[in-house]
Amino acid sequence: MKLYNTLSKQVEEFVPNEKGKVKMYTCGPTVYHYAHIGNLRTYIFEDILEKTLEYIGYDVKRVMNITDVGHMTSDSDSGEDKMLKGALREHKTVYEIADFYTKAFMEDIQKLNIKVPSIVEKASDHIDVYIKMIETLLEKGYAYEASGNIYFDVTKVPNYYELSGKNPDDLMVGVREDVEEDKAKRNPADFGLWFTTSKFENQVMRWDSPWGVGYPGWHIECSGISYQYLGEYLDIHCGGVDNIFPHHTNEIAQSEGFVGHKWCNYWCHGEHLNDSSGKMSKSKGEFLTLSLLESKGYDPIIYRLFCLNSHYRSQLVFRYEAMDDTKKAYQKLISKIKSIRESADGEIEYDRAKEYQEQFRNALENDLNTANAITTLYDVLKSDCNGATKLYLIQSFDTVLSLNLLQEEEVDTELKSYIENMIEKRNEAKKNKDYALADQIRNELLEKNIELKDTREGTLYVMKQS
RNA sequence: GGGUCUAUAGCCAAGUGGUAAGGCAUGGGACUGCAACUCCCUGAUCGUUGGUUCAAAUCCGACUAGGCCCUCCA
Repeated sequence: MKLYNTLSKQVEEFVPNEKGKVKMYTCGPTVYHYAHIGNLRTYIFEDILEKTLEYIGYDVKRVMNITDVGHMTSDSDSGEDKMLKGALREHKTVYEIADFYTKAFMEDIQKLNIKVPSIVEKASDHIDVYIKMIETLLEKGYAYEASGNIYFDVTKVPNYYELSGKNPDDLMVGVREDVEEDKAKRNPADFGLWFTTSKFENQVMRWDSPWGVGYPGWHIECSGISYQYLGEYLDIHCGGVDNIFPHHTNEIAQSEGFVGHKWCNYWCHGEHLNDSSGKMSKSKGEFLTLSLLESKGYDPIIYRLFCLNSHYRSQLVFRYEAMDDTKKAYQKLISKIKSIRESADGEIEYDRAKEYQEQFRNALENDLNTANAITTLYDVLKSDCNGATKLYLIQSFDTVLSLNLLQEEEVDTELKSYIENMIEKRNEAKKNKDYALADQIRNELLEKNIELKDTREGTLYVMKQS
């Protein structure tokens, strides 16, 4: 398995710490608002990564956090908490906001056939872990207290800028003028580990700590949850590219300071989804949600296919025309598969199948080349393998692609017998050359989104997507 | 200002030195009572420009255009 590692900026051969097992951490959502489809692109990428690792035989333990506290609108010591902001906006409590958007997020990822990680944990449930880590960081001299808050001193970590590839002298200063830095900080880049209520009186979620009542910084939560469930050695850490700096940079600083050795070997980042005007982002205001796509007639799976058609490390521009193309391509694909299924025959030819499985696997093992994996799927459909072999391969590929390629339509028996009855009537009419009646029946069914297909094996029907 | 990435047919897109995958669309054909579905056929020398090489879309340089990061963001 080859993976691009942000740490080395190269495609590397993946070697886990423990043979056959992968410990994987993926940054979860901050549940202050709906996820937009760009956010979801990253989760699709992570899902493909996890399923690919499983496909090639690894035992994957994956953890994801839900950020429900401590995520500031600024990474500095000032700024508002995102959860609080969401709560104020909607006149709800932060707990209600967190619950509501956590559920919404879970619904979104289920619609996209993204496997829910085996461990999903809320940031607010692990305060004791953060406190323990911060205490250790203070003892070891990585952290210090200033004006009531606890900060991490970035100068204590020689390779602090390794992941981001930045040079501290070149960082642009004063980009955001509304941010007031805490003058008590030793270095401008130092980040907060624990904030006390001295500055944020209105913070609802707060806990007692050795440094006073307050709440944790954003970065410590991922370090804490990862440590709690995956231990001192992590194989893969994922997230969106925007997390490289400062979030993941800070995680490395904290975690390695805490455990005292190298922590995570592979850092994998998904590129952004852009729209024609540039990056899609919540702070810009208007953004696309999965529900919006659904309301416009695009099944979430079509969005998944759209993402899989390009590489996760390429920026992708969202356009409705592209979605239309994908929708058509998907319908054709499903239609082809259905006709194969109707006429599936023979025994599975395992040695023929093997050649395609290898091609599929090679594509994915090459830094998740999903576009080529999908090409393999088309190659299978076009091949001269028998139906049983094709279905076997499609089923196998779909354990990774998760495009509902073989999903049976749920048609209740009453509707089914009605349709079959109509088909029979139409065939009768056709036999009698009463084409007017035949067309009338066809149109009647079409109005109910039932499309007829005349094939050599007889007349089939498909429930059309709205 | 610093960093970084990208530039392939009408559109999306793969390609990691040996004469350009795949999908959508287009056009033609087979099938059909007509149609849909399905099947077959159909197109690009790879932003511009130098260089390295027997050989480059693939490596190096310059230029042009654009994205992203440096500030909360997937």
